[in-house]
This record gives sequence, C-alpha cells and structure tokens, in this order.
Amino acid sequence: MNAVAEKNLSRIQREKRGKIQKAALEVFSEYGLRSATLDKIATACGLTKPNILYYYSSKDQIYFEVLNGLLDEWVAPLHEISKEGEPIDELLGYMKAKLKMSKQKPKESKLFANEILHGAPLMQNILATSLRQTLDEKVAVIDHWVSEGKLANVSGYHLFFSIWAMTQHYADFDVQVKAILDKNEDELFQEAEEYLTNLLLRMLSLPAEQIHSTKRS
Amino acid sequence: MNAVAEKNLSRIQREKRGKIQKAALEVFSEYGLRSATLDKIATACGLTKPNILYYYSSKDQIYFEVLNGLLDEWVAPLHEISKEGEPIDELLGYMKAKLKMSKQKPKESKLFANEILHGAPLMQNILATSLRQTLDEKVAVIDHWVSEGKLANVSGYHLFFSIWAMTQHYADFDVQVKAILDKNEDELFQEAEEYLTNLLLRMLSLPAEQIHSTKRS
DNA sequence: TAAATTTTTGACCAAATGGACAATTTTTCT
DNA sequence: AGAAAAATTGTCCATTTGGTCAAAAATTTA
Repeated sequence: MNAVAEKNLSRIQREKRGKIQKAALEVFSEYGLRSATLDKIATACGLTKPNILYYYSSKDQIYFEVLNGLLDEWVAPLHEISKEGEPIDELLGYMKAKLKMSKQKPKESKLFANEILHGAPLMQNILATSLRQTLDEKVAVIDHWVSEGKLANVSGYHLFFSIWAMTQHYADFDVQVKAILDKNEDELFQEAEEYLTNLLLRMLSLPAEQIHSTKRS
Repeated sequence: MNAVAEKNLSRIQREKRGKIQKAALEVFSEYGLRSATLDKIATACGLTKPNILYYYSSKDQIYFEVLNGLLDEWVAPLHEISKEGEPIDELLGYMKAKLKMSKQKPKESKLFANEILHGAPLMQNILATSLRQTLDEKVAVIDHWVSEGKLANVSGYHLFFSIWAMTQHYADFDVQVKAILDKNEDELFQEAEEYLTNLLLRMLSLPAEQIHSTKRS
C-alpha cells in the first residue's frame, strides 16, 4: 500500500516524509513510542507539530511506518544464507552482516529491541508468520547441512537466537558494554568480530575424526 | 540507606511497600517508566494513588527503588564464580544461573534490559563502577585460567557479554522466541540449556589433551 | 497573472496523568 | 477509653501532549 502510494507523492511530500521518518527514528529509538512526543520529533526535523500531522495522521502511524520500513532491511541478511554455499562460511557471513548492522544501525536495532521487549504489539503477527517462515527455511538448510555431515550437530533455532542475541547486544546494550570496556567503537567491533568468529568456528566445526557421520535418532 | 531504614518500618509499612514494589515491577517491566502510570500500579496492588504517594514520594522514586532492589540480585551469580573451582564448571554454572534467572524472573530481566536500552540514566554510574569492578576481577580470573592452560584462549569480557546476551535473550525477547518456537517453557529452557552447555564446552575446551570434568546435562 | 491547490502554522481543545492536600478513618500508645 | 500518630481517600490542580481547525502562505496550474 505504501510502495505504490509513494510513487504519487510530490517532491515536497517525499522530502518531508523522509525528514519526519528520520527524525522519528532518532526520537523513538531513544525514548520509545510512549515517551517520544510529537514536539520532540518536530524539533528534530525542523517542522511544526501540525505540519507533521499533515503528513501522518497520528503519532502511532509514524511509529508504525518507521518500524515497517525497517523490517525488510532487518530480515534481509537471513535471505543471503545460501544452501549452495560452504556452511560455515555462510553462517560466519550471516553473523558478520548482523554485527555490521549493530555497528552501523544501532538506532534501528534498539527500536526493534524495544518493540519486542514490550510484547511486539505491532509485529507479533509478522514475527509469527513471515519471520518464522523464513527462519524455518533456513533452519531446514542447517539441518540438511548437519545431516550431510558438513556441520556440527546444533539446533538451528537456538543457533539463530544466539547469533541475534550476541550481535545485537553490542547495539542494544552499548551503554553497558561501553561502561565496561573503554575501547573505541572500531576496536570494539573488531574484537567482537574476532571473538564471535572464533566462537562460531568452534561451535560449528566437526571434530576432525567425525567428518562423515550421520549418527543420531 | 535502605536496608537500615527498613528495620524501622512498621508492619503496615513493610506490607504496603512490598505490595507496591511488586505491582510496580509488573507494570514497569511491561510498560517502561514513562508509559507506566500510578493508576496502573495502584490498580495492580489494590491501593489508591494518593496512598501510594504516601509511601513513595514520586513515581520516579518507586522506579528507582525497584531497580535498585534488583541490582544486587542481578549481579549475584557473578560473585559465585570461584577462582578455586574447575574453570569450565564454574562458567557453565554461571551460564545456568543466568539462564535460570531468565526463566524465573523475566520481568526483572526486561526491566533491566529496558533501562539499559534507553541509556541507563539511573544506573550508568553503577555500571561503570561496581559492575565494572566485579567484572574486571572475574575477567582476571579467566585470564589466569587461560594462562595456566585450563581454558581455551578467549576474551573474558566478550565471553561475559555473550553469556549475558544469550541467556537474557530468552527472557527479554521471549515474544519473538515464542513466535518462532511452539515449545512450552520447560522444554524451551531445557533445550536452551543443552544448546548453551554445548556451546560453552566447545568454546572453552582446550583442543585435545585437556582433562576436564565434563558434566553434561 | 489569476485561480486552484497544496502546504504551513498559530491558537486552541480535551484527555491523561503526576501530584497536593485537607479531611476522615484506622491503628497505636498511654 | 481517649489522645496521638499513622494511614487512607476524595477532590482538586497544573502540566503535558496528541490532535483539530481555520486562516494564511506558498506552490502549482491554466
């Protein structure tokens, strides 16, 4: 409904809506839906409150649009995992893509985290259908790799949970991380990538002698 | 300041304050500081709004007390890690303690997560001093174990980050986890424990010649 | 350029909410 | 029991805030 409608927008419409969404992301990710005010968003994008409401019918709608606009981007790296690729490389690549997002888009990450933390009232449906379906497919790929003896026997679901948790941690809980480590961001994410690479390698590699096993029930 | 003052409270004071804090935890963890209202807390504990304000001077103060009351409990498992113990057992035990808290105290976990997610305005100081100091000590222990050849060479800090992330994920993002997996909670946490045990064993074990007490499941 | 359309804004409103307070009730103390 | 202290509540208030609206300004169209 939006991708289509967006084509019909004037230059001004596109510009202003873009400004508003950008400012809204800032404000919502810092304050959450409820504590964010239209005035804060207005200030952040240099428009007046009624002007914002000329473009979006309500605060909730802005929030919804921002969240929705992020969703695809957020799930995208998952689609990149290729059945044809080298299993460990594919999964390392996925981890790195997610870690990169944490570094480059912490606000987006926090917005999602906050939404899910509070019960995902606007996304529960999508989580339980779209995301779940995509993940089921990728877990099937992992199961296949495992059964072919190309990967250590791990639960695909929990593997994804742990990759999400560990990579997003550096964005969502950056305050805590930075309170404990004084590193600058480049150093920090460099370390994190090395650590997580090592972790996944150890987690996913088969023991040397077990290179062709399919033993389990 | 509180442990002392609490001794002087009457029975009624203790009862009511307890009720209020319990209700406040419910409400704050679900809604966050700002969206939580005194009326919601009042309803949740069966008191009137002015009555609540007779016991606590403001909404912010209730929030502060609840958060503070949780802090010690939250850091406690860290103190249990003993330099004298078997390294891998100690760390597995820590992970299990944290996972248990996620299962049994998801509201508390979410309250913390929300606070840190939004910049930890009330805890930044404690994070950067108390928590950091405790963690520094435990990381020193890990470094020591590593140097003695009792543990694979990992970054203690990132190890703790990842244990926090992975265990708390099951509480903080339970909506997402449950949207993807239909398991009941017991099953889910059982699986998670097995998965994380395996992960840590692989992550922390030395390549081949080590002798450690692997008490799985 | 003049009319039509779109965009912008100041002023305003109603609901929600944190909190104050005096009056009343309940509990404790002598 | 009666006084004093503690606890409870109904009522009220000020501020915040999402949203409205009519008028004005800017832009587009003919």
